[in-house]
Amino acid sequence: MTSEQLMEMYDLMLERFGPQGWWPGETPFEVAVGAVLTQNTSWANVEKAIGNLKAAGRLSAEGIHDLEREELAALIRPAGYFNVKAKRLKNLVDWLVENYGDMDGLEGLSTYQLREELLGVNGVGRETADSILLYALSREIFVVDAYTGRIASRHGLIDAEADYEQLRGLFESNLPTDVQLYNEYHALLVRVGNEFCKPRPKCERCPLVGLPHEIECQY
DNA sequence: GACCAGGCACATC
DNA sequence: GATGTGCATGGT
Repeated sequence: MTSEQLMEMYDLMLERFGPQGWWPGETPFEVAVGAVLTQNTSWANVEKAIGNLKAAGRLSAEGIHDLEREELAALIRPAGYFNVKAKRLKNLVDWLVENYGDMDGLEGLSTYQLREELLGVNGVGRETADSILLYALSREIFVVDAYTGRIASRHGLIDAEADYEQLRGLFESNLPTDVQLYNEYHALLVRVGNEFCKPRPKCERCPLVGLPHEIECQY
């Protein structure tokens, strides 16, 4: 049953909003950088930070590896939390450069091993690791975020207390294993969440008749 | 001014 | 294992 509900939800979102064209980034490395910078931060702010890195000619593994943490922090300032994110970004890039050279060097690793290694980097949690796996490396991992849990629980698909891995399991075990489906599904959840499924319930006037949000929302 | 945004680590119980 | 807190800019 859940499989049908998840696919119905997907079809409705796709019909209403169309393909979201994720991830907004030109290279796997840019996607990985964006994954760190967008932690608890709107994408508009991240774009400014990435623009700064590009303008400074630093949007590459070596480019960031060679930067001092303070210089990096100044460049990514618009993304917020710039001191912690400078550390986290350097942790990720240092791990990458010192062990694999560049994103290409990750090809040979299994998805499981890659996930474990990414989670071993201080500052890379589950969502960041999974975003890199799916959107930068095209691995079959469903990305979970705050919207995923909020939408899924408000629509009765899962308990409100479900943790990250339970949510990932809900989608991965009830959907066909398909990178492009995972890609579009998560992007659509973010789109719907951004516009309609806020932490505080303001759902009474949700204008989207026909979306899952309206079908099952329990607020 | 309040609230929110595509989290995460760390301290503490 | 669960809960609370700091981190910061920018849009609505």
